[in-house]
Amino acid sequence: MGRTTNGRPKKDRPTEDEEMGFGAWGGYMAAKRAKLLDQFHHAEIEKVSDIFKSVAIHVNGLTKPPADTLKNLMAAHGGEFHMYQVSGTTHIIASNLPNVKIKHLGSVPIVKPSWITDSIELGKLLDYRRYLLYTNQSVTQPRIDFPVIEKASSNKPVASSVAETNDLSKIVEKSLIILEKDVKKGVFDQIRRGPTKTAADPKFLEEFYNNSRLHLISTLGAEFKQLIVQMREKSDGKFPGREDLICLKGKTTSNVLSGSVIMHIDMDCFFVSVGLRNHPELRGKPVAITHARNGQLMMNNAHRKASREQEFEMYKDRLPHGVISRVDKLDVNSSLSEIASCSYEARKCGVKNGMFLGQAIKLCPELRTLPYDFEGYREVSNTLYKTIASYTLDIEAVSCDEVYVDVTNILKETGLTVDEWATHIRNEIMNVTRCPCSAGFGANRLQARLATRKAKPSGQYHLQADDVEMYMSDIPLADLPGVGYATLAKLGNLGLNTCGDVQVTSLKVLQGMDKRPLNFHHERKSVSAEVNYGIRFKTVGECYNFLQSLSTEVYGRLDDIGMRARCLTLKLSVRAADAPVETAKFLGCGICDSLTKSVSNILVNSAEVVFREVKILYDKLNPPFVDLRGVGIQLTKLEKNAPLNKALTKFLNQPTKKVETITGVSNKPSIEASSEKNCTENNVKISAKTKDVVKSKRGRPKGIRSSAGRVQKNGTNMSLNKYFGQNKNVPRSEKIPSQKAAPLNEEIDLSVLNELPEDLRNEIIKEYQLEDKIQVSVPSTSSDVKNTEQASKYPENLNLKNESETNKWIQSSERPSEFDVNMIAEHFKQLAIDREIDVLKVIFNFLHRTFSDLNCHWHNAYYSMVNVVQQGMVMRYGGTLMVDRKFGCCGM
DNA sequence: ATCCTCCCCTAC
DNA sequence: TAAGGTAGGGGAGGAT
Repeated sequence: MGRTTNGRPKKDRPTEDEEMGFGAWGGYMAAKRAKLLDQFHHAEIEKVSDIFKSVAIHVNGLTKPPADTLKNLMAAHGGEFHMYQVSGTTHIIASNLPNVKIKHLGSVPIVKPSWITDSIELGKLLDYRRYLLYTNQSVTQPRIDFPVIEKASSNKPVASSVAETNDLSKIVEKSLIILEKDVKKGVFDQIRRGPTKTAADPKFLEEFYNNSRLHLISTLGAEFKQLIVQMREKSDGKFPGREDLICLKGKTTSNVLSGSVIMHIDMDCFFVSVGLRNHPELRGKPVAITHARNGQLMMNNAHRKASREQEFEMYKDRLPHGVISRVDKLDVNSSLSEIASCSYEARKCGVKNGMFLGQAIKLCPELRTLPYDFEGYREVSNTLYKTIASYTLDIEAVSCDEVYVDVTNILKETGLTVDEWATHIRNEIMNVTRCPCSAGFGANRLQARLATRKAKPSGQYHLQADDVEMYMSDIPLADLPGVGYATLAKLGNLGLNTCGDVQVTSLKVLQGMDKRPLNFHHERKSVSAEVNYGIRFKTVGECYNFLQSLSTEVYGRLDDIGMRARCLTLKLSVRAADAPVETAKFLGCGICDSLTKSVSNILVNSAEVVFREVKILYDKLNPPFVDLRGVGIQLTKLEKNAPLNKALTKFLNQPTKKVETITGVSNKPSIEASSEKNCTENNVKISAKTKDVVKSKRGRPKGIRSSAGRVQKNGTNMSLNKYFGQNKNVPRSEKIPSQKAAPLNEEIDLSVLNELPEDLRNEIIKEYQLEDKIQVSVPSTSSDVKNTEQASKYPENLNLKNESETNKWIQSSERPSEFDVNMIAEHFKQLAIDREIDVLKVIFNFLHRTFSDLNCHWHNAYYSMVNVVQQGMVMRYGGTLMVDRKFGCCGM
């Protein structure tokens, strides 16, 4: 990926300000075609023209000629080839695109490949509109759909592509027909839609994420953390790189290591290094990666100027004391495009990552800018991780360009010294990525990290145990992880600047005694999506639409990692009262106040739930939507999704009963639960407020269902866990025995159903189509002697009730006695102790479905039974099962 | 004491 | 013009 097959850099970006002197190639054109054919089979693709100077294509799906050929053609004729569709992509090339794909492509024109070949044939750029691949572009709700890397197709001789169409009159004729059709359908309108998008535009999220460096950094980091976990899971314990190294070096006497050696690898000014791969002429020069090309703009609008100045002033006021403002050296015409990464030459002038381009240009007038290369960052990161993983999987992924590696075993096995190893791995990384990196070594991650600081750029350093204290004392506090600008300002105000200054006070951290081992197993604790750019709503409708898109986005991410959430937080950024309406930065968020509101004890297991809760929270916060500048949704209290099981899923996804969440129950079934009355039992307020007449699907008595059992607390629900005081100090993730439950894709043991009364069992089996799941174990209850006396020997007899006995209880028109309630409750409790979690859900659902009807004589008894079953679950799992308002029950 | 909610801060 | 995301740690302060 990222290179042509002949090893040449994948791009020659002929953008306006790069002055590559393409004009010199201008006159070659068609005469070079014969030569061109050969080029694809040889080492170098020579540029023969710049027909496609301002064109950047992305090939979607199979084309004729194939993507690979088109890529080479673009390289040869001065165009760009994008593996992904990005904002800079000017045309999508496709031969045959089903409608379902079209809707994801946005307003970029979709053009046939013959446009490329014909243009080359004729030696000039033809009007692409004649080559539009026409389709009815349906207007559908957008979703984030990151393009997938296309697999490079086989190397096909280019002859076929050039020969594809060469009859000019035919081309023109055909094109005119297409053109006419396109005009009729108003396709041009779509193509020409303005490039600027605010969050009111349904395509906004996709475009924003495709161009956001911070989003990329974040998602890449998370991806690599997950990748390490996966690789460790399926590892065969073999490391080809390490083995090669042993062969290479030969068995030497293993060096004696005292304790472990941690390596920290950090790519040098990552984005710049990736960019420089295709711009060797800029090596050694001050370079920065930004969206903007120019540091100074022409700001003609007086009002806008005034707004800018006002915001700059406010910005300075809001910073903590002692912090130098980022807008300090800016004038009203300065670009506020942020520098994602800058070269060491630029840093010498004082340019820093995150600085606005306007300010950077003032510090360093010769600063050259390069555009982002998001595919390149992915590619290099992948290669970096792949390279290290060939030696060890004791890797803690920090981010796309930074890793900690426990190299103790590598050094032991290979007998290499730290320095030899460092040289080897750095050379290899340089060779495969063409990007330099630095490596630091130490006894723990802090030491390794601080050693890297000395190693940079493009070097290596081993911080020896004896030198640690000396070394640390000179380290500026700013270099310590966790010390940012706010902390630094506070420390600075106290006159503390280096570790030496504070070594007396906080010996442990500052002497580098970081005892934490590397964390190879990363477990997510939250999932969020946040946008603080481009948020401008003119109507509430636009706002709600965006909240919905964001809900879908964030739920998609949750679903992707196979989790669900119990807590949701909505974060809104609202224009500060005295901040100008027009932000200094184009579509930026300006100076904002932040509002947060969260809800707990919900089950987030669909995008609809997210949006529903988001709406509720939004309405509670009720901000003026025109002043909204940022929106974020965060999901926390994550749990693993229950293992997929078709039968069980179906069972649990039963049609919604209008029963509100039951998250708390009384210890005693003494509530005379009228549907309107609120009762207090054991200091827990139990409300029965929602009522809804439900027609029982199973032919059970129709009745009013209530929300009795919900524990009210400040308007939110309190969980059973809290009520019962369980779950103390035990991480939630440790309590979920999801692996112990039914294994993935295997049928669950539903034999518990056999223990239910026959009529109910049959109904459940029928309703949930469990016929083929249940026949396995039929209990021999039929021959059981009905023995009421034995049954009455509670609690000795906790064994299965025989059917007719259970039937009698349920069908009895009389109020069940406390004795009976206790009996059946203990019965289920024992099941709870004996069974796996997914079976418990079935039990719970059964109880709920059967007994929660208000006019069921067992209604009150139900709560008692649920309570006892809960106790069983606590005994078995240390947690309880929640009953959700949508599903019967939903896990621990 | 310990939890929860609403922040703030930091890292990449 | 410009693409100011995201995960995790932790603290203040109120509720229990």
